[in-house]
Amino acid sequence: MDDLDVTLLDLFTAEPRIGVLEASRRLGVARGTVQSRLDRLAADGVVTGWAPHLSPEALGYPVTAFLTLEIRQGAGHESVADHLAEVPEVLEAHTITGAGDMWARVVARSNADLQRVIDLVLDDPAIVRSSTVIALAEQVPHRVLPLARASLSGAGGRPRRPRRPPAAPPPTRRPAGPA
Amino acid sequence: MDDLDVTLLDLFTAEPRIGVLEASRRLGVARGTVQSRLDRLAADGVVTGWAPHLSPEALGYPVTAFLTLEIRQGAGHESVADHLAEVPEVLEAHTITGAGDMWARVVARSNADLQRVIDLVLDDPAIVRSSTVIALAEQVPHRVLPLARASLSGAGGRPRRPRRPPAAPPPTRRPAGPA
DNA sequence: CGACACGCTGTGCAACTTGTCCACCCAAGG
DNA sequence: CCTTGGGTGGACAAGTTGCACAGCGTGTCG
Repeated sequence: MDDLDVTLLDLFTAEPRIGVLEASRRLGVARGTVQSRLDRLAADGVVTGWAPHLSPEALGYPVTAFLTLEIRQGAGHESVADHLAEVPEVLEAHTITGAGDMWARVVARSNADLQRVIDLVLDDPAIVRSSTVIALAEQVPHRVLPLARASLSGAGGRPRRPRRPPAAPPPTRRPAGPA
Repeated sequence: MDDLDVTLLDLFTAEPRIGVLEASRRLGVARGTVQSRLDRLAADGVVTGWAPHLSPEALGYPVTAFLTLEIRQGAGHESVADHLAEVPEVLEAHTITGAGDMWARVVARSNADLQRVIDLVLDDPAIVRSSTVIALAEQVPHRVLPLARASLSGAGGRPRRPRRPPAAPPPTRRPAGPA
């Protein structure tokens, strides 16, 4: 990760469909450079995919709510997670700190429909209790890019390749040199 | 939204880089069809973008936490939201039901570093109190696709064009036979 | 019933982009 | 000094896109 990487991510986040060639033109670098950077970002796991972003709202699910689930002592999280995964309205779920708790993001067609979704979610004997909060407005839309920028300047900007090993033992490199 | 749309989204979610032509081949439809479907999905707002997905973990922020913030009565959410937006470690923030509350997803470089992030977030006089839970494991990774499928069968699958009135008259199929 | 509009199909073309390879140059490290 | 790694600029074939065309079947409407 260096400055060029972040600029690249910036550009592709703003205009994902431009393609490698166009990106290289805009950034004033060679096409091969953009290509190799992109490959490396993917290989490093920084870019996890290029899947389309879908809007639950546009799909008819404008209501978002956060559920906190209390899991019965002794019950595995796994089974609850499996149960949650089967409910399409559950967009995301985590285990969290606390007494066997889980957290889930769900969506619904309306406030009334939310009841149906909650009932679906709670239909698991391992769930002891739950609390629901409804999301009213998305004040900060989901984003990661600022973090990428911060990861540079912020914490010293680890070079993409750990190319500065303090004590590199001379590995008798290639006793039989090429040609 | 019909079955083809969902299949299309499915395909592009699994392999985003295949392109329109390859997708049309796999689905056994004409290229123009895929193209127009994709255009419409974007126009309808179902597909909100094709930006790369970034991994906070790979960027060096493996710790995720959820903050619940209590906002001082009378203080606008807006100013708090602006404040949160300036902290790169805040990936997302919503206003939620409850007494002037907000909810934020933050990441940090480590549990120790989380303290720094929390301090950053709480550096706003409008925030009265806060509670933090740390996300331990992502039991259900973020997804929307199952919802798209559910939006079809689940609630009657609103046809893209209201083209199916109950009384379909017998269409006198092909009065003038071919050849 | 007939006319019409719409969407999907299959085809063709020119222009562009991608994937890949090359030689060359430069800076850093041993 | 040599070696290594990364960036540049150029080239190539192959693939893809954007756009246009006509035909056809179905649902809508007069």
